[in-house]
Amino acid sequence: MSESAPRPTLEAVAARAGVSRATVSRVVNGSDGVREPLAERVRRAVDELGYVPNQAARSLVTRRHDAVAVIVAEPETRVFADPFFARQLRGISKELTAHDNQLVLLLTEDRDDHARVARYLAGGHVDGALVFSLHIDDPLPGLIRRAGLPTVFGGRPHWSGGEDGVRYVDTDNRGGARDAVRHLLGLGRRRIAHITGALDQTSAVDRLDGFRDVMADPDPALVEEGDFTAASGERAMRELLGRRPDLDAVFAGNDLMAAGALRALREHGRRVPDDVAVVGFDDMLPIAEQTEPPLTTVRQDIEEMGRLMARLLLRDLDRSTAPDEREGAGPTGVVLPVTLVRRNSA
Amino acid sequence: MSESAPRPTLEAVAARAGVSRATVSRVVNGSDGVREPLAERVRRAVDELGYVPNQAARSLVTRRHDAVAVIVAEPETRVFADPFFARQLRGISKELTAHDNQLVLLLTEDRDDHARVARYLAGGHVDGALVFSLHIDDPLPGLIRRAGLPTVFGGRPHWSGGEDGVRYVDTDNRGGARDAVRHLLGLGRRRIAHITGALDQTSAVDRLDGFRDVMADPDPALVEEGDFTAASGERAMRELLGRRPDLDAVFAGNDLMAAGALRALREHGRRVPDDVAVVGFDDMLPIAEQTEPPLTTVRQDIEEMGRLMARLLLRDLDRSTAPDEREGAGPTGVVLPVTLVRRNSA
DNA sequence: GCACGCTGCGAGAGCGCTCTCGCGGCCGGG
DNA sequence: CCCGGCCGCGAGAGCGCTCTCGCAGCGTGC
Repeated sequence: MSESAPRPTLEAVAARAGVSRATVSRVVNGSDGVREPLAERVRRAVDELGYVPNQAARSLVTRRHDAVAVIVAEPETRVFADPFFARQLRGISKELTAHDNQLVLLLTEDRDDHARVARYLAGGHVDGALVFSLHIDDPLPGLIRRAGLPTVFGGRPHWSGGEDGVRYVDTDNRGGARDAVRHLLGLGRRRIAHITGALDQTSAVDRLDGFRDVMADPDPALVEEGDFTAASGERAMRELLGRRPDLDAVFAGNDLMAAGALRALREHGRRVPDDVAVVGFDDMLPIAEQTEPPLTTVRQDIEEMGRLMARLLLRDLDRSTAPDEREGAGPTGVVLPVTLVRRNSA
Repeated sequence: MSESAPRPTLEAVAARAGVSRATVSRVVNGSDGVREPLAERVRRAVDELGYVPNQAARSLVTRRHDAVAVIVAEPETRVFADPFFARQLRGISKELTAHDNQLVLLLTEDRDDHARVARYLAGGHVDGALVFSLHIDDPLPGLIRRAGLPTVFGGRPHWSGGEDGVRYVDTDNRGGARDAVRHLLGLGRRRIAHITGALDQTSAVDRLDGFRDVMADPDPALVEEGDFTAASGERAMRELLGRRPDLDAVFAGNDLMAAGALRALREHGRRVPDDVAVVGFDDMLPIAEQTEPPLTTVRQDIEEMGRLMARLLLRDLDRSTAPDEREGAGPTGVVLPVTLVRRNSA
């Protein structure tokens, strides 16, 4: 291992190019005010020496870090059981690197971690935060807001009603649910059941609302709460079949629960989609394709969601540097469209 | 949004406690040489002011960042299609935060990204790197080694044969494959086929080797190459059934391919496990549980793998700070055990 | 031809921290 | 009782960068 040569400093580059530190800095940071022959000499010196700016030194004076934290509240085993997390991260990563920002990942597990995260954010290591926190009683959002960092949430937070301009990106859960149910109606189904997700998450609530929008006053016996897991879907389906053996369709709050429902239906000798049509939500691959039959489901562009979150945040960060165009501008919540994907289950 | 009060500096704390900066620094960093009454006064001042050290300033002088990069070579859609990635990250994250290190995530997509990553690592933002790069022609590992940063690889790299002491953590792919095949033999199966993963990845090669260890000179017609996707598993299974309709078992290189194989078997009217027993690899949830029938498979503790990678790296980082116990010590490659999980497919 | 402005560059301070060095006070030994 | 050693603390330099300021040097207008 080559004894790491001491990295060249601005000073060194300046000496080599025969100019002052200030001039090198100007060239490196692309600000104008350096005439061409000189600028070229500096550029040559830079890559002859393999100069790379020391970010720590730079941050020290600019108070910028070109880094944002991605905070995932992890009791959400949901986040970890499915591939969404990775896709979302990829979208975020793409957008961030396109703007030369780094991604610092913070996974929180329990209360201790919250203190740690709060400390970290207060420590001023990052310029902003992207936060995934789905449960209603999560203290994290509060902590983060207190840190005063620009923040964008993934998924509509519970208190988003207020006029306090909290930024978030969400998928059109309600609209997607409506599409799903309308599709079932279009197939001639009339006794349509719904298996909800965990109702302490806005996505589950919104999907239920969408279901109600279309079904207008549905039989309560046709709605059963699950928690987004396959096991809960199976259980809920059995429940529903017990209460309303005549049901002819079911809209599950996500694909995992739809897969569970499929098993319960099979167990009860119902054919899908002939006897009972099934629609899921998420288009979670490879699950949605691997079920028997493959799931008709509502697809959301999860990567785009990540990208958008990052974009929103970066815009805020820019603004806080730029003149004094503070606050106000721009949407506080963005809702992404969904599309119904038809396979064989409905 | 409260106009962020200028964060208190060491200086401020020193003033409040009526001591010098140096003393505060000593207390904050837990070095001894400060007597009790004074130390206590400093501690009080610290949390009265809510002082948090400025990491940039600290890094500037210590040349430490308490941050490590996690680099994921992403043409690996495999990494993104399955939940491993998240689990691994979680393991890494746990270990890192336990040692007060941050996790900087770098996802690379194409050649451009490589340059970016190389620049980033050279820029000295992180103290070390954890690298996931599975394909044989990936230029990333070379770039990273050139940056001279302590590095640990996830999965055995291709060139690990050399004595150059490259550190890695891998699962016991070969041993796991042997277990799987022996299990099938134990069930009385004799015409056992194998669907391999993409053979430019060491995990696939090692699993194939394990298969061969037990089968000693298997009929080449009983081995078919896949690429770790469900579609490839399905295709390979059809191929195998065409060549050897009498086969009575199949060991798939991962669960996704096993799921594909299951579909092909069903399509050909074979009952599982009665006619053909199937074993997968990974215990990838929820897939492995959701197939029909649920998969018997080889489980690896993926989170532990992440944790171990981080631990290995941190050890190296410590050493490079500590006296001059350089190089040499400690294992270069660690292989984690696997366990066979019996469900209904074999 | 002189004053004035503007533009290109250098000098220097300072960001918040760590760490070496040196000094004063206290103790023990002669 | 005096001196040497050690321990606890403060002074100050310096990490590598950015950015303000001021000073030349040039061009322009009267």
